[in-house]
Amino acid sequence: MTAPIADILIPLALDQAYSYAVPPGLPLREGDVVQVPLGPRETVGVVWGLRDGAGSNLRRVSGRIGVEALSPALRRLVEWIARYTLAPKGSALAMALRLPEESRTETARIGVRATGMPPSRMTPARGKVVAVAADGVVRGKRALSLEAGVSASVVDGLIDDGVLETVALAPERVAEPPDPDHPHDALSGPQAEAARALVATLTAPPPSGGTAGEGGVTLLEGVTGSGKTEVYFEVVAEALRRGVQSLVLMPEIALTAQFLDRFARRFGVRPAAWHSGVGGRRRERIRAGVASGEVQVVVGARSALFLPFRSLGLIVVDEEHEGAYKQDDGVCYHARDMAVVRGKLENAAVVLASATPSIETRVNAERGRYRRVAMPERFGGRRLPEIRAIDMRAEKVPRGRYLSPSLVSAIAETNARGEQALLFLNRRGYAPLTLCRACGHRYQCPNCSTWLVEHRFRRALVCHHCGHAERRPEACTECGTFDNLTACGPGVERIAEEVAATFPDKRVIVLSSDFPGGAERLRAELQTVAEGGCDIVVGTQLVAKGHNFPHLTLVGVLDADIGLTSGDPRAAERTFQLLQQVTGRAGRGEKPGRALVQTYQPEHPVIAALISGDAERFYAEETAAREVAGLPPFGRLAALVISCTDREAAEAHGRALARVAEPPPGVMVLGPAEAPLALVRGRYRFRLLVKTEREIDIQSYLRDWLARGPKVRGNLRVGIDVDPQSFL
DNA sequence: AGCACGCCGACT
DNA sequence: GTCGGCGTGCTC
Repeated sequence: MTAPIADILIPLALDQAYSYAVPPGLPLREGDVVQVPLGPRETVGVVWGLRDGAGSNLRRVSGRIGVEALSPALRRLVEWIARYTLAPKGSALAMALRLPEESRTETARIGVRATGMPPSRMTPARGKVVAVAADGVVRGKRALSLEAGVSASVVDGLIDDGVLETVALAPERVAEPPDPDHPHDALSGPQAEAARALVATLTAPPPSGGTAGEGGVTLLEGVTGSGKTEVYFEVVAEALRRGVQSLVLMPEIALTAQFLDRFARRFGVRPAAWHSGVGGRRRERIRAGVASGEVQVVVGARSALFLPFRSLGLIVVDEEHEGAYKQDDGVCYHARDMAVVRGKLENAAVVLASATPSIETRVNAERGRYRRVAMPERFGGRRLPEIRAIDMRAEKVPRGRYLSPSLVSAIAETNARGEQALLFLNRRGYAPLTLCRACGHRYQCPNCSTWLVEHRFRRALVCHHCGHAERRPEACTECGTFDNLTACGPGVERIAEEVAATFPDKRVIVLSSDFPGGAERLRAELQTVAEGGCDIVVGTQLVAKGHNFPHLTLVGVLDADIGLTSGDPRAAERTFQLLQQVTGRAGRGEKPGRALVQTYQPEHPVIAALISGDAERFYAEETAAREVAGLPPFGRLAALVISCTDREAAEAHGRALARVAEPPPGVMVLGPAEAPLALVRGRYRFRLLVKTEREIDIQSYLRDWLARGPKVRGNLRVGIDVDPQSFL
């Protein structure tokens, strides 16, 4: 006698589905969310497979849970991600299953309505309620009492009296349906043209008949200020008309009230927003709404990628190049790439939008894997800022100072016109390195392979990797010499000090992610800058993205050379993108802007390309330079992320992998020979670069390597981060 | 993720 | 002599 057996995948760090017996009378289908016994407790799991077999000694599935089944496409996405990231399948599943902890049972909301009966006794408070309710409209109890200006007990009294009757209310809508034809500003010619090209890729057929597009991925490359957002809103509008769902992915920090309002101006209502701040009940509502199809547009951070869409027709990845799309703990994945994969699995069109597309995406476009739609001009006839280099070799800057005379006079001119200047330096704190003048001792993090950064305001030395902080000592901890430590190099705090000394009567604001007072104060401060409430901003890369500063007309880059010499093969690309973004902040308001870039190597390809504005040339040169350096062209670089709770085991593994004895044919470990260690969330972690000559399956190689490798203590975990290449 | 099992420091 | 620290391993 054979009985049905269900293979259940459980959202834990397990790579295999467990087998359970299906009790008679419980109809199960693949994808169903069920409860199963696991050890001493009950857990949720998902039916991953069903088969017949003799399951006499198996434990039984306890029952189904009132959550929509996972669609085949979503299940395939889970499988795909687990394989691609080397994560256990269960961990990948966990991302798609984030069930709300509490209140799965929705309490029905209750509304009240006038019955037409007069109250047995009239009071002033009752009079107000009756007057409001006279129109016969159903209102929530609380809404009615608020509107009438009385307490809720008056309403309760009237219900008891029979003046009002209660009615069950439909559950509150998570998001009102967006109106694709809500009145809005007309698109410019170039915008309309770009929108048409993107709409043509939608796979859902137009309601009026006609041909559907073939989907796939399109890069929407538009310079800062070209109006990309309105363009992809238009595609979302068309998806709405065609009755398919849209997902707009954004980096978490860009997902602001400002953006949601902008959406509301286009569509009449705010979209359903999905990010880490959306909790409990609302989260579950959105999930359910997405699964039922009631929620048609979700704007969300990377985890929105795992929502159980019913009919997903469009995925937009805004700011495609953003590093925030990388998830770095647990399952390591790049949301942009997984969006491409999900788009393929769902047969949905994917739009990658950016002013500064990543190299991977550019190369994919050049090789014809992605389509490309370009918007090279700013919207409304505005000009891109003029960018000039300041050759620091020719400037006279005193020791310990960092502002060149040219930059200082530009700031003064800008402020004199009542406009703002932004000084950009991508270094938090006061000084990136502290050393003892007597013995030369350099202060280093005890956990990570990094220097400790001085934070003068906090009087501390801080590791920017793991957060380790110690008091800045008075005497050298090595040789004991008193008061002889010296701060080497600038951070934003130090620049602010210099700015305050140079412009004593100007209002200066320092903006960095460690802003004292936390995210709330930071937000307020960004608002102050946007409203023109300060003259000079000193900021880290935080100011390069998101917020719009209309009064800003001068951007000064203090040290454009930072990052050009790091060992990371992607350093040049990253620097170029960052500088392009930050200089692009200038002149986005009424007045034209300019940018001055302090550098010691104005002829460096990154700087030269920035000044000339010739991004195409830069990417061509960068591709060539990588080849000269023996690096693979794009798409064949991977970073291995190895982490371990045990420090010694982590170091041993790092060393072993760094000079891996026998990599398979076609694979090379690029080093470094000593993998730099960092402490992240209690785990020691290092990253190693690997290249392949051919498109070999790095993932299976690593699985093998780990299986053959030594057993280690301390819960070793591996992740991988590969340039997107062959998954289309 | 839980939860048990197991092997070393301070307590009624 | 035990209580309990959390490191390690297992859950169909």
